[in-house]
Parts: sequence; structure tokens; C-alpha cells
Amino acid sequence: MASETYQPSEAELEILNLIWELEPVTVRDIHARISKTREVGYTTVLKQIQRLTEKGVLEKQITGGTHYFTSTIREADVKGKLVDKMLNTAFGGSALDMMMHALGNDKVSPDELRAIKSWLDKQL
Amino acid sequence: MASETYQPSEAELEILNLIWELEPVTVRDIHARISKTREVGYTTVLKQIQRLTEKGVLEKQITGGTHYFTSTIREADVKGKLVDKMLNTAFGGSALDMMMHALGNDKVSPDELRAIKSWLDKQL
DNA sequence: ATATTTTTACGACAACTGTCGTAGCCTGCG
DNA sequence: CGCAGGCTACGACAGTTGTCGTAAAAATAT
Repeated sequence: MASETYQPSEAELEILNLIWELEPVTVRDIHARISKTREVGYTTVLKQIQRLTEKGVLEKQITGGTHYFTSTIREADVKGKLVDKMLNTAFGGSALDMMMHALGNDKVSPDELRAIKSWLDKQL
Repeated sequence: MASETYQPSEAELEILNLIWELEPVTVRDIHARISKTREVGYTTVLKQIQRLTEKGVLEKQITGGTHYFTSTIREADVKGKLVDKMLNTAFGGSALDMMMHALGNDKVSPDELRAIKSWLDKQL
């Protein structure tokens, strides 16, 4: 069944990002990290994590009474899929078009542009 | 209220894309175009369009008894925002990282890579 | 002027999301 | 051992989405 990759919602992705960074990790730690950025109840995060676990996206190990979570899906797969979907639904599959929108927004530094260019060079 | 740019859902974006391409356009035409790709009821599309209109994203003109729709938001703004959000939520703002995920998926042709490279050259 | 065919307007529904509150469970402190 | 405080389980709720069905209104064809 070649792991159909999961499409997380916004809040789920926020959590997944932290899981990938910290796994195995507790709910408390995830909550602590998210709280640095925005306010959200502990049980809110807990619930999200529980749902993700129900869906099979996360796995729980209980070690010495503490619940640790790890992900069952690969970060690169999920992100690849996300970007792929946007590429197709929003930009008709044109990577160039997407690039221009992404990089056009003057947010990207010349350094980054150069980095992309040099990566591109390696690809050809 | 300086039009904070709208974040369309999947189905909404599908419709918006067609609106941008065909406006001013009727519900029937939108439905016809979508039907080429997937099966969906006429009233489903109609409802989506009505909701978009309620939200102020679309505008309706009635001319000779026919209802024509046009968008009130700019395609580039919407898509720029979409890609920007993904850049930040999924790739921590690293355009290179996003690029690699987008282009890594072997879906992109060498031609496209070259096109991107030459666009990049112009930017520097 | 009618009957027919289109279109539009509404409302309904189930699934999913983001957010909590409450209540029960476990664990470590004293 | 017994209790307080933290953790988990569970359920609830409102808002959004994707989908339709049905009914009312409008436009067309006899």
C-alpha cells in the first residue's frame, strides 16, 4: 500500500513539524514549543495529537508512564506532496510560474536566489 | 478594509481559476468546464459560486437575464499568498528548500529547469 | 398563454477543523 | 498510604467545506 501520504491541515502541520524535529516527544513539549509562538490550550494540542494518532499518522510509545509520540510518515513525502498539489492546483503544473510567485514577493534574498541557481546548476 | 487577500479552499480555487480564465462567465460554463475533469452536480458548483459571492470574492452582473460572474480579487495576489503561506508553514521560509521539494519530484522537465535558471539570471 | 426547460435560491447533511471543558487516571510527595 | 497536581480521555461546539435535493423563479419553445 505504498504509504499514501497524509495531507495535514494547518494546525496538524504545525504539530508535525515539531514532531519531526523532536521525536520522540511528549505532548507537553509540543505544547510548550507552540506556546512560544501563539496561545493555545494544552488540551487543544493534546486533542490534535490524539486525532493524528487515530489517523495513524503518529504512534505512541509509553515508557515509564510517559507518553512519547513519533511520526509514521516521512517529512519529505508530506512536504513533497503538499508542494506538488499546490503546483498542480494553483499553477497548472508550471514550476516556473510557482517560482515566480514565490520569489517575486521580494521576500527572498539575493543569496537565496544564488543558492537556488547553484542547486539548479547541479541538476542539469 | 484593504482587501486582505482571500485564501480559497481547494474547490473554490478550482472555480476561481476558471473565473479568471473566462470572466465574465456563467455558472453553466464553469460547470461544463469542471465536468470535463470530474463529475460534480450543477448545484454543487452553483452553491460554491454563491458562497464565493456572499464572501465578496465574486461579483454578479445580470445582463439580459443571464447571470455573469467576475472576480473581485487578483489572481496574482491570491496565488502569491498561497505560495507564501506554504513557504512559511511548511518550509520555514526557505525558498530553496521548497524548490528542492518541488523540483525534486522528477516531474519537472529539464526544459523547465532551464527556464527557471534563465529567469533567475535575469533577477540578479 | 401555456407547457417545458433552465437557472437560481435555499436549506440540509455529513465530515473535518480548531478549540476547549470536564472528569477520571496515575504518579510522586509527604 | 493518601492526596494534590499533572496528564489523558472524551465529548462538545461552532465554523467551514463539499455535496446535493427540492422548490421557486425565469426564460423558451409551442
